Amino acid sequence: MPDEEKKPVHFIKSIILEDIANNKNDARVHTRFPPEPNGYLHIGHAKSICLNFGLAQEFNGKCNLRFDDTNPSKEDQEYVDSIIEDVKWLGFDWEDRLFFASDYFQQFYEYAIQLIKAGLAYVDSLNADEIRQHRGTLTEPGKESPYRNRSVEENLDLFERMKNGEFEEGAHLLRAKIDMASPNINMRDPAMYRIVKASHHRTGNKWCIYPMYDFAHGYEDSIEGITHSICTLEFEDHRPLYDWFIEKVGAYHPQQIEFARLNLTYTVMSKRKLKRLVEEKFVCGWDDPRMPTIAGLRRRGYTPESIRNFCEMIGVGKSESTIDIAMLEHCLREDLNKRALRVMAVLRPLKVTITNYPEGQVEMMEAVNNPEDESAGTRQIPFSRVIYIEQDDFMENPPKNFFRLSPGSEIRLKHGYYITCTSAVKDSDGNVVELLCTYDPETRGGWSEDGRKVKGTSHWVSAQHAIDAEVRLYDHLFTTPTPDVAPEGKDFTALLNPDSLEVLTGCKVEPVLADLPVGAYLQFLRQGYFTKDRDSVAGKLVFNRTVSLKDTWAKVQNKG
RNA sequence: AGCCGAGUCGUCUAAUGGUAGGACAGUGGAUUCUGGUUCCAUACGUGAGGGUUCGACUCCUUCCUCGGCUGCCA
Repeated sequence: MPDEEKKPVHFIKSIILEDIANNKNDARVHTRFPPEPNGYLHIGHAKSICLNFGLAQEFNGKCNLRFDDTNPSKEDQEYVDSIIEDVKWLGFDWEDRLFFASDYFQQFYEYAIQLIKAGLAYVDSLNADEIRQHRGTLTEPGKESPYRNRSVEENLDLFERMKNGEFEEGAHLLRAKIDMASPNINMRDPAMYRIVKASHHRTGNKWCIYPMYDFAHGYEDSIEGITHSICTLEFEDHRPLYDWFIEKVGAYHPQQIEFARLNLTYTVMSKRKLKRLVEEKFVCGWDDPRMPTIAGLRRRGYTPESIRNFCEMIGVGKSESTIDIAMLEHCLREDLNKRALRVMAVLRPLKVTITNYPEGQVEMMEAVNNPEDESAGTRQIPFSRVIYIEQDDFMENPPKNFFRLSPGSEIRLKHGYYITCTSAVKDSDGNVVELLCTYDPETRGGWSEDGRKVKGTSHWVSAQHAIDAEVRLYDHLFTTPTPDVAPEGKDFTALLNPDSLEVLTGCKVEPVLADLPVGAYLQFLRQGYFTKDRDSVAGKLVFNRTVSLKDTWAKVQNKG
């Protein structure tokens, strides 16, 4: 495919290319996406998903979906279900390779026995506090546990009894016997198994001991025949351990490769923080359209293609970076521009009466569904004597570069007629509540034979045909591009944008919107991309603003 | 402080000893029945010093800055 050639060669791809050239692993490429089911997936995970599944696709390999479910106290089936839905929605397929680390618990147990027998693991009976004190610090070596040299027999016996549930949580711990003086703290006799008496979402109460990430993860990869185990930078310090556990049991050895996780401006990406936003009701749930979760982006109206393109565009590297969210929004608009149905919706209605238009007359006007896609066809829109236009589209005393309606000026109603404002009707407070206009019958369809130019074009909705709707305008969740750096003594929630959601009611939309499905990709002409929210009911439609259109007029005004 | 890692336009990312390029954001303009799209133009960068070389983003060296690591989380 010529498309393929344009894809950038990042450092992970170079490694794979070289491995293939050397016929390493028989030139196989097998990756995996290994989420822990303890939260919803976010756009950062999307980067990893696109990387892992994308690499497999590109090199004719495979990619597994594997749940790293080694900690029953934090994990839940709800998360498993949401993760499966999200990866699928993003457009990736793991075929029959849906795996769970918990399926390998027996194998892990046997590896642990093997390490004990080889004198490479021991049961420690220090408590958590004592272990911390023995660990040393970043600059000082640790001290060996007094239990470090228990006999193999004693270790075997104790470990067996740990497994059988004879001890309370925290009473004992199986540790690897490596080096308490290692400059890499991860190598100072790391924990392999801890006692946890919680019910696991898949294995129930079968196990009382659960393996730690460092001990289990390499084996998970090894068992599945993974060739390239791709993870984020913070595991770099753990790679010696990853290698150690695999080598000491003589198992097949995948290669761990670390890359920089995604950070985005104006949002947070840590699961812990996202969870807090949900649990403390700063947002309406994991799929709140302001959340950077896949579920939130989906509900917001993002397309999977736009997210995939974004992940391709940002590249893969090893340096910590924060991507401007404008780049994500660019990918979004680029995709939506090609596919969104153009419709007219008046968010802040201003009544317009066309005084010379016959009372009671209704004309059907033809509207293009998508100027970027001829195959999208056209539809009919009702036009009548009383319509609504946007309040912003009228100014009584306009500045010189205002192209829209003002007393005496003429504009085009998109797909309608040219109209000229003759007067503005005001209420007792002086607010403009209605416009009186005349139309030119010779401009039907929004075009004049005489070549006369009008600068402005407004969208509109026929008053008697309009449907009421609620429109939710979303903005960045945080007021600062870097909400991860909270001001002194303050929590990141202090940085939340109080205007991240503005709810507009009494909006007037085209009749066609009643029949469209939830999730439809729309452009409200001249305003932005929107999608129908699942909160819509027959009498009240609800739309989410996915992203606004670029607005050079707003820019001009702001410079004002 | 110890270990590991990373420093290229405002933000991402290419160039691996031979013209520092692309994207987003910015600016100016053209086109347009969306102040959208599209098109054209334009400004902006190799953390610092020293060394090797005809030639250094690239190699060597000293320094500086930033990030990660002291869970029985992943």
